[in-house]
Amino acid sequence: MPVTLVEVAARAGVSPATVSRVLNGNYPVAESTRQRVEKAVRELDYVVNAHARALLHATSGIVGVVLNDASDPFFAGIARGIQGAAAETSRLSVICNSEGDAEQEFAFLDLLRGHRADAVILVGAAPEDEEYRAAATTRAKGMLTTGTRMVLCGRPSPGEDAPGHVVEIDNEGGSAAITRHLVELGHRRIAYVTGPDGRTTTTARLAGFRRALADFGVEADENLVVHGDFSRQAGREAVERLLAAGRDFTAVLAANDLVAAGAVSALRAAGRSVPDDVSVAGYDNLPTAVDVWPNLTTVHVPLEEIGRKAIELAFGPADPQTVVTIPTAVVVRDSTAAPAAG
Amino acid sequence: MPVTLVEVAARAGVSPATVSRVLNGNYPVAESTRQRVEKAVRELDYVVNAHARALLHATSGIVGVVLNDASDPFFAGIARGIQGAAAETSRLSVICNSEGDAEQEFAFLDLLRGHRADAVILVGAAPEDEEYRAAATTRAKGMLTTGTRMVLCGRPSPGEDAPGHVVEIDNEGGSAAITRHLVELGHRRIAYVTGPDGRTTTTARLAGFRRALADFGVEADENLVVHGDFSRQAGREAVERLLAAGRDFTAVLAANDLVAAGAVSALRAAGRSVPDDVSVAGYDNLPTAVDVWPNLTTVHVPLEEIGRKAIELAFGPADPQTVVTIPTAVVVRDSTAAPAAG
DNA sequence: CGCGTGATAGAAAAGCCTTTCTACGGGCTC
DNA sequence: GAGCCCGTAGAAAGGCTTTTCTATCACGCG
Repeated sequence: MPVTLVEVAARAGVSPATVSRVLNGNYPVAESTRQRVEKAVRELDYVVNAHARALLHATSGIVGVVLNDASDPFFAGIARGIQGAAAETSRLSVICNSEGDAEQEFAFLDLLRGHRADAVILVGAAPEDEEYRAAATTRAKGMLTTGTRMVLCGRPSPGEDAPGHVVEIDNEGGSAAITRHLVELGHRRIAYVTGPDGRTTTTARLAGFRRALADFGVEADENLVVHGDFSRQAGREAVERLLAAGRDFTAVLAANDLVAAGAVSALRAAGRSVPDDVSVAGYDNLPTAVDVWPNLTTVHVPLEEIGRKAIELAFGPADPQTVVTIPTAVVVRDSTAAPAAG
Repeated sequence: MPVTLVEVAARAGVSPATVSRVLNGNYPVAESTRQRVEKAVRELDYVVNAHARALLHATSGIVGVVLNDASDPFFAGIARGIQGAAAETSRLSVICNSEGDAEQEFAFLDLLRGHRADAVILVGAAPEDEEYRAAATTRAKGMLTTGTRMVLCGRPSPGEDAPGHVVEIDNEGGSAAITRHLVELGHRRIAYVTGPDGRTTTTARLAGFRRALADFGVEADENLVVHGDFSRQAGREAVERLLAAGRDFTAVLAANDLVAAGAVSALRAAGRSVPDDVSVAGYDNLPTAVDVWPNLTTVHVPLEEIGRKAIELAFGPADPQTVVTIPTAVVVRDSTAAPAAG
């Protein structure tokens, strides 16, 4: 049913080869012939079959982006950067939601490999267990044999032997910096609401928090570390639990801005004023950070830039195994202040 | 370089046909043969070439989603629904950001057609000019000849003659309902901050606003209608302009929740309390609506459900031209109240 | 004992485009 | 006027998998 190149050729009264050459413009074709062919293409509303083309070229013009959840603004920001940069190399980006499930992630990886994706970009924190590491390394090697470039974005390389470039976010540094900000304001009892357990990002951010406290000689109270995930809901519940347990704290540091937003609403519901009674700080500087009142002090992460960088690494000169670390910066807004006296 | 089916066949000591049959499981193969083949597949880490397969089937297992901006929570929500539902039919969703540019949108459409996408889902408001309508109709017809199903989501059909299903959002009804809510609270001077000009969604929501006012016999003051786009920035600036011009209003109705969030922050910056001095209402019930303080009164739009519905229409029994209208519902929260006396 | 039958496997064609190789005219040079 | 080269176009192969059609083998039955 779909129109083929052969039909176009017949209509234009030329050979298939000529039509192909007009379409690709990589071979001289007489002006009059060209026009006849172009007319036939228009009249039949013909588009080349990308599969037949890819079959010859072993390339598809597709960039796969595998992430946890495209509706999460963190991923959305990075994906946006990737799409923009990929489009500039006239490639089509495919976004795949793995829902944080390793099984699904691998399924997508195989699917993309089957489609001979030019590159696959894995975005976001990875599970930390050994089994996942091994499986990921195998997959990464497989990608190479299909000529698919791999870039890891916001997660460390699964291992020395795994091929692929890496765009890392300075999570530990940023987390340490914002902790420092709180300590310098005078906070000593700081609650920390983590991201999901066993994820690289969670671990790094928590480590930065602990390191900064240690640097100042502040003792970390493990009762003030509450585990959650990267959602508003988690932020709300974590703070509710802290309050219910009667914990004493003057600041809450959240795994990201969504969690911070949840924390703010829980504090408000409990009649605590932010930042007068309790300071709250987030991470990522998501658009939401300025919707929350008071506007969130947070750590800026240049999401789109990270995405662009990933594409740059994927299609740039192929030095094997480049690792780029994206710096972060504390953004002070209205949700943090010196603790109330006493 | 990539492993082919023929190589797998050679290694397993069988014919290519047999390998294909093991892989697809659609033809009896002796158990011992199957095992040999599976071993070879594992050892060579083989994945079928999706292009060669698609070349035969004239189908690709891909669903194209074309939208303005995947990082906008409105689109993200719908895309999420689409992805989930598409995955259940084991199809891969491709998200394409058109950035609201018709040129790019058409480029993606052609690209997807070239890839023999099983379906293409166009999400979000469309330009209202005749030229666009005509071009869109042509494209839609072309899709049919390639066997690609078309679904329009959150936009009306470009015309009677254009094929494809439609999932419409009851924008006018929702807008009228929330306007009614404000009028019933006692508001008479209501400012309206629109979405981008010349877009179907903008027009419909504005029409609902006007209709509801007319129903109550409230005269609409055109000075209170300010044009913007669907961003926080637009909401902020619109309200700043209204205030600077010394306009008198007791409520602001925004084209969506992001705009409403911007409006709230502009009002707060100007020392007006929400909802005591001015009520604010949004649209879409985005996650952000409950981050804003006070939590936004808004119109709930079931985004994921819309996405799922789109897939259902695309791959369900192919009645031509189904139109489904998704109802909306007012959600009253804390950003609206009766106007101050006097 | 020959042949039909069922189970399994192979051969070959098809699907659509690109690209190399070949062919054909015509103008130019000597 | 003969031989060449250039510009242009066609023929045909190649790329990878699926699927139809055919072949083989073992077995059982008449």
